[in-house]
Amino acid sequence: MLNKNDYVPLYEQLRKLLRRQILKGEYKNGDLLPSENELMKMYGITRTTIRKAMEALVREGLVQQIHGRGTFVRFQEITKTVWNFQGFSSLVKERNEIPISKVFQHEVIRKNGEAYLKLRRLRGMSRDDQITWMTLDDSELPLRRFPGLDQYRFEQRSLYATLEKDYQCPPRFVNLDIIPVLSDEELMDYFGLPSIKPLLKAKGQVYDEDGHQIETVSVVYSPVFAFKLARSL
Amino acid sequence: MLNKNDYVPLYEQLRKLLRRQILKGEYKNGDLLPSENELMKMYGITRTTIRKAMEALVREGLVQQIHGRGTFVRFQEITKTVWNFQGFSSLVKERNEIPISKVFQHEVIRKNGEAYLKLRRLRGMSRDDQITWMTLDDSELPLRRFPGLDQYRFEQRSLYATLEKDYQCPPRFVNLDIIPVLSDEELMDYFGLPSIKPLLKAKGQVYDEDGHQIETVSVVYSPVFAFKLARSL
DNA sequence: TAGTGGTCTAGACCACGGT
DNA sequence: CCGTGGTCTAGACCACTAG
Repeated sequence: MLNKNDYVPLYEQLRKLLRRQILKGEYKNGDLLPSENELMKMYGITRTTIRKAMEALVREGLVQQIHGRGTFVRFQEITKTVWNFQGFSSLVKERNEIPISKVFQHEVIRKNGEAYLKLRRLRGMSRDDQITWMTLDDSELPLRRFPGLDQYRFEQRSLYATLEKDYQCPPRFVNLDIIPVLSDEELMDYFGLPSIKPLLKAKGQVYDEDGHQIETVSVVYSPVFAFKLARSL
Repeated sequence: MLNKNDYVPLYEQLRKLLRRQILKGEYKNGDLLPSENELMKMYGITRTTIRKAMEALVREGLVQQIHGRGTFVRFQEITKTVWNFQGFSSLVKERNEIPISKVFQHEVIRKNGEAYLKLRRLRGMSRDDQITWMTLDDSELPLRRFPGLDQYRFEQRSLYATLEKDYQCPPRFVNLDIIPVLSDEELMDYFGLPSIKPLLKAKGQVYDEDGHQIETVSVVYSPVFAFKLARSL
């Protein structure tokens, strides 16, 4: 249940609890959540606290409140994008292709006294002995959060699968800036571009389900990728 | 001051009031706002109400609260998300700027036996007698769905507000491709670019809440816009 | 120590939706 | 009508910052 003496605020505990239940499917899409009055009794806390938790869930888009009716699960899905959370590897595998990575940089760097694993990888797929490179990405991951992560070899291994399986820390949120850039010589070479072309770059942070930052990324996409954005309000 | 009998909630009145004061320069960047206790006395309302207003200002990025020190103005310039469903006009108005449109094309075209209103508009905002152009957009709207829409003059009038108010048809979903493009002479001229730059273009369809297509759009964004993508799984 | 924001309680009244 | 969420009050205690 909720722990009133935890250093984590009650509204935050409740928010996480409800979110877990929704994501686990205990409350399904369209379901009615317990009313605020019921939650008061269930957890022995006041409505103000409950409403603070609800407010966050509404902002996350997990839940919808309707005046006079109640609070409903509303698992609205945004985006069928290039960005997916199983990571690049499974995206490629889904298409029955073989993912390939070339690691250009793999080192431990320091920033503000913190150690990070810095990766620079060219990523693509192999088909009929043809290799198509699709993205160039830079990642930084805090080693304090992922001790020993720098010992893995990411030529063969999926970064996100490692985070999920070996660290129980699956990526859950992103916060990205989408920026148009011009291809430089390096990129033209990698992506096989005949001339300077405008490309898309995504830059930002990746978070786990508790909202803690687990990665900063910067990805340049080859033109073979279509960037789709579907969104519902 | 604040009107307790207004149908607009007190926290909303306070939020707008503080925002106006900040944007008008009564509180400058870095200034300390009155403490929550002082605001209680100033406006005769409780802290809960004040904190609700503050929370919104923090989310807008206008203000920063520091535990034990106070609430500071933190006016970070430039943009938020590009695509919002209130449309361009209200996006600009929210920032207390005046939206401006220049209509290059306004005609009825036929496609597959259907009549569409075709608009090509340069859009921007005016501040201190300076006009900043921000997007160039092409729209096509089916006249069968919106009879008489071609009679409006969209220099003064917001397209989305018209669809919502006069046709009860607010936009609800989008399906967009995000494409990087190079600025041509026309765009460099409009956006005041000194040289060829990569720009973002969004292209796709807009739907109403029943899933019926109401618009096809193609928007090129000036570099003053940041394109943000936040996503949760 | 005094003042700030952060959390929480225990009420109240209201507007809205369905019966 | 009752139950829902929306707003608001009047307190309380705490953790943090600064003089």
